[in-house]
Amino acid sequence: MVTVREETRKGPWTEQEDMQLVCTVRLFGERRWDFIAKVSGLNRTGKSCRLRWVNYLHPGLKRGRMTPHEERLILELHARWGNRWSRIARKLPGRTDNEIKNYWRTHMRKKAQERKRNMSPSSSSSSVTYQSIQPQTPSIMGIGEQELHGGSSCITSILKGTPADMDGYLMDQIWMEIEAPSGVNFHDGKDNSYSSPSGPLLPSPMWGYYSPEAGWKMDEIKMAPQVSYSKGIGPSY
DNA sequence: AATCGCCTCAACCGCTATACC
DNA sequence: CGGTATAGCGGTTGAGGCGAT
Repeated sequence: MVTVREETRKGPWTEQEDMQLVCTVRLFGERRWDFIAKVSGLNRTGKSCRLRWVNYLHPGLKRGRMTPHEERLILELHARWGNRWSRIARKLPGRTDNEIKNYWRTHMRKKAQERKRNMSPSSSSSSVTYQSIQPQTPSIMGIGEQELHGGSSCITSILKGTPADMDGYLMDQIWMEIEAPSGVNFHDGKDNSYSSPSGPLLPSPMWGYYSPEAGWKMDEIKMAPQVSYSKGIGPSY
């Protein structure tokens, strides 16, 4: 017997995959990622699905450049906590640990290069430097933990965010489509980090792709992956 | 116009922590 | 209480974009 075993997909996600994942997460919630991976029909590992969701598909994610406010916050929190990215991310609503980690990496590389170039201490020209906040971080270091937890004006101002901060992003469109009529709160609310702008359920357009008849049944969690997604379409986005 | 090098960011990997049985 | 499954975290890598030469 020759079982054609499909290999688990790796690499960049396609738009279709995103939609599949979003739908499945909407249905089953943000847990049991292995299960979600299976049920969604995605040829991905649960881990991969989770990562994609957390870093990219989660509603409420901010996209675009870090604001100066966020930059400062990251610097200060990093000075305080070190590489506890997820912890830092919790203080920056809409930002992921991955994003912050990446930001820090490039930021620090830049700083290191700068420092190499001009070893003289008098030449700290940039507006925000690591050193500048480390010794006496008055702005946030003085803030109580609770304030950091969401009460701080710093945080709230970030939360308010300027719309300009966010790029018109593909996911916005997806979420627009997904925007559900009912206000069912899908989010379990245990995490205060994200206040989802959309508390969506399944979008009608999505059901075009995902009607149970089309591919799979809810009650028997057996996937028929032959939903008519064309395989190998590689939407460039 | 072509090439090179740098930067950014999405995604993977391995390990640890936590939950569940 | 121990074993197993699952989730989460931090480090690392690689592809693509973009500006400089």
